[in-house]
Amino acid sequence: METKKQQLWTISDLSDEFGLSQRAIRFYENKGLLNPQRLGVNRVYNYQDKARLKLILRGKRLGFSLDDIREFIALYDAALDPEQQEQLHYLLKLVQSRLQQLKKQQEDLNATINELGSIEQECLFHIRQAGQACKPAPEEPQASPKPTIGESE
Amino acid sequence: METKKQQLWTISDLSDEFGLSQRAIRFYENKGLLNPQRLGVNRVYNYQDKARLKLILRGKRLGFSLDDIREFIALYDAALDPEQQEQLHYLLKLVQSRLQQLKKQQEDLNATINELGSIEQECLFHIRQAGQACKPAPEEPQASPKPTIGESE
DNA sequence: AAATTACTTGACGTTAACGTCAAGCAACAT
DNA sequence: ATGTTGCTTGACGTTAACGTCAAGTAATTT
Repeated sequence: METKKQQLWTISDLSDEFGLSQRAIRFYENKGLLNPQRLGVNRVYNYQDKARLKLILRGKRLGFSLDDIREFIALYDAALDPEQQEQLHYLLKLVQSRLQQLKKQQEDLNATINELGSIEQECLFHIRQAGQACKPAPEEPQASPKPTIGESE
Repeated sequence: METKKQQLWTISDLSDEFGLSQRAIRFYENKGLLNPQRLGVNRVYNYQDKARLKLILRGKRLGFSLDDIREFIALYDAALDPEQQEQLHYLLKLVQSRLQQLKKQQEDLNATINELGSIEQECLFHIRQAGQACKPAPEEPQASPKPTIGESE
């Protein structure tokens, strides 16, 4: 278990690897989401910094604001910090509140995936039908999907 | 099956019901996401308009931009429109592309939920431990969750 | 008649999340 | 010595998604 991961990266390394601008990375920093070491004046990122950046990008893909993401990071940090465990109940409340929000998001996401999946199936069905228009007798009578989309409660 | 749903709503009805400003609703309209009837100069919303508004809000909860949401709505409409079925392959590409994005989002979401769930369990564990500090011998030796959070690839 | 209420259309302000220069320093190559 | 490259810190510009007046109309209420 001696995986110390001492490797270091420059800002353009991360910029290249994650496909975002250096400006964005610096912006995250003075928003309080990152805090890399300095070598002289230059920023130097270690493994944890990189993990944080991944967290940030994941948060963005989920549609969270940078402020939200900062709270997430704070939660992760607080859970590892024995000092913070005084406000354990407060931390628990925050975590559970976020969890509830995420589960709502999961519902929304599943609904959307199902609906788009239906549309996809409908497309595939009609495309098959059109391609088969020359042959008179279709062998496998494929059931037409019912167009009942977007009317759910 | 005579559920025609002829009911109509005013802008403040929807504003109240969904908890957003009238300004926002009008904004969605001139962004092309809504198109209610007019009674004189006043907007009148029917059941489909309401369903669309729900779609919009769900899209926002998922972190999509209004432009994204407009594309979603267009997909839903195109799937019901026999005219549009000329560009069936194009529609299919769009749908599948969105589906792929949504499934990535699902992964991200599941990962986040799992991690926050771990933090929640850790909180609960330490809270139980603190509350039990008076009793010397704990009956059920609850295994401590390992603090391995936020280091995943 | 006058006031209140509910709606309308602009027009301008605001915040988040960056993009886009501009100017400067440090190291290295020519 | 003089580019060139890679980094830095400002400062200002931009877009999305509204908020916030302002001014006007149309239908009720007093």
